Amino acid sequence: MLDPRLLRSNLPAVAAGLARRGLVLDTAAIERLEAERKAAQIEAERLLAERNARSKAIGQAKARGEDVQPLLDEVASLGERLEAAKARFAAIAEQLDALMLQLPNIPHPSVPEGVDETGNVEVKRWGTPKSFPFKPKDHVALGEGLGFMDFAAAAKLTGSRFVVLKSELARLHRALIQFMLDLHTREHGYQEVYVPYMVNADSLRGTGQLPKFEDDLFKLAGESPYYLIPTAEVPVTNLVRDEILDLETLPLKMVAHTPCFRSEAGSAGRDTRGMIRQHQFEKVELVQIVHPERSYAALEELTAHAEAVLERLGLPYRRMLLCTGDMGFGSAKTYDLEVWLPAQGTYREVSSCSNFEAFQARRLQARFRNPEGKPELVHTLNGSGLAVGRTLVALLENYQDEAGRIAIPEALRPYMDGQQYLGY
RNA sequence: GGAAGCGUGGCCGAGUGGUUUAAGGCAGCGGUCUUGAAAACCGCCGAGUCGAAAGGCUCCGUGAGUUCGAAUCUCACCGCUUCCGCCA
Repeated sequence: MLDPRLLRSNLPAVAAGLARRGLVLDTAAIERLEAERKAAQIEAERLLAERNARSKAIGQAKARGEDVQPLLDEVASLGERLEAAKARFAAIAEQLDALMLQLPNIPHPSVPEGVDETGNVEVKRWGTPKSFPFKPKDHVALGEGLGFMDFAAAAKLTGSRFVVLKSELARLHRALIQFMLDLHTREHGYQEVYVPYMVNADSLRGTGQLPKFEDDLFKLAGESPYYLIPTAEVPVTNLVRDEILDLETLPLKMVAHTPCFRSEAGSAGRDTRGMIRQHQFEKVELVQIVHPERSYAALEELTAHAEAVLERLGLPYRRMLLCTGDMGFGSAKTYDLEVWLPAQGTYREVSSCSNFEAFQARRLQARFRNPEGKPELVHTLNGSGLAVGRTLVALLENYQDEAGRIAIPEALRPYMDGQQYLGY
């Protein structure tokens, strides 16, 4: 959520910022609504104050043993007027709130303008895509060829966009998770957390998935109106919801491995083959809660932490600075990491690292106490470190040989009993 | 799932319809005293929000209700504790 005070005090600046996302703000309508809000609120609070004063007078008169009936008569019509004024204010406030919740974050000045992913800017490239003396197979051919990847079985169990992994491949998948967690906890200073995989609507509102993106979520049908998490960002970031943190506890750096569940509404027909786009996938997620002045430095750090995973695994990648038109709803600045997939001859996203500034913190009421003792909103960041399924895809495709055998990178061998290859 | 009890500021805790502007304590901050510290004493000490300001308003788990007036009464829900049942 944007700062409502900024919206009131400098609407043109907000409109200009959002215009960079291609969003046209109806400033006249907002100004009109704001004026109505102000009038209605002042009126409602004036009547409340009057009621409070009179009720108090009644109490005092009664204590003195006086006849309070004249006072009660005086106050008779107040209740109705008060109810009406409160209702008027509530209706306007609701409209304004709904409108505010629909507004995305304002992009940081360093974010390039653009309408879609073609406007993204490559800011870094690491590693050299291997040239294969044969035509590299895709991960589906490789995985199924080894007998370790079974989409038909998953379709039988559940439906499309799920996978069953077996044997050494299932183990490699698990090894990746352990490796990532160990790297981030031991070398990058993150605290590992284990969190619920189902969350309530308040949590999803806090991080910005609700109210706008309900279609992307799996909602449970039972008595509890819970949702399956689309990313660990939701439970982990919500740990600080409604908290006032001590300054010394910042930055808070947390890492969690969780499954992620996405309905992929609106993605019908995209990436239907293989493990690229699934309803369920594993992810190791990095979350940082930081002092506002530190958030852009933290974004660079966090992105580098995610990159370290790819570098240890020897997977070529590039870092993209997302343009205004391709950024997520709540983000002020986002880097995507894209890993090289030889079978597709292209780079594909395995991580997205974002600085939300105070956008989530405001919804979350996540604050810290500044040296003056006053609560101030924190900045929140998160990034995948990394998406496990897609990283597994990259490993298979980048480390294959002509026989369909997969070399296991050095960094993962300790987690595989020293095994050097998948398949023989 | 059944039964009982309980949700009050950072923490503990008083408060059963009206000067409650939520007592008191702990912790914290400032001061007096002290070579310094401790103790003692004095003062400060929740959050949100509206307003140009003066000054209001809201918040005692959440939401509805009763009342001129609700932390206090009613209803529903949520959470916690204990016991029973079930269970990895």
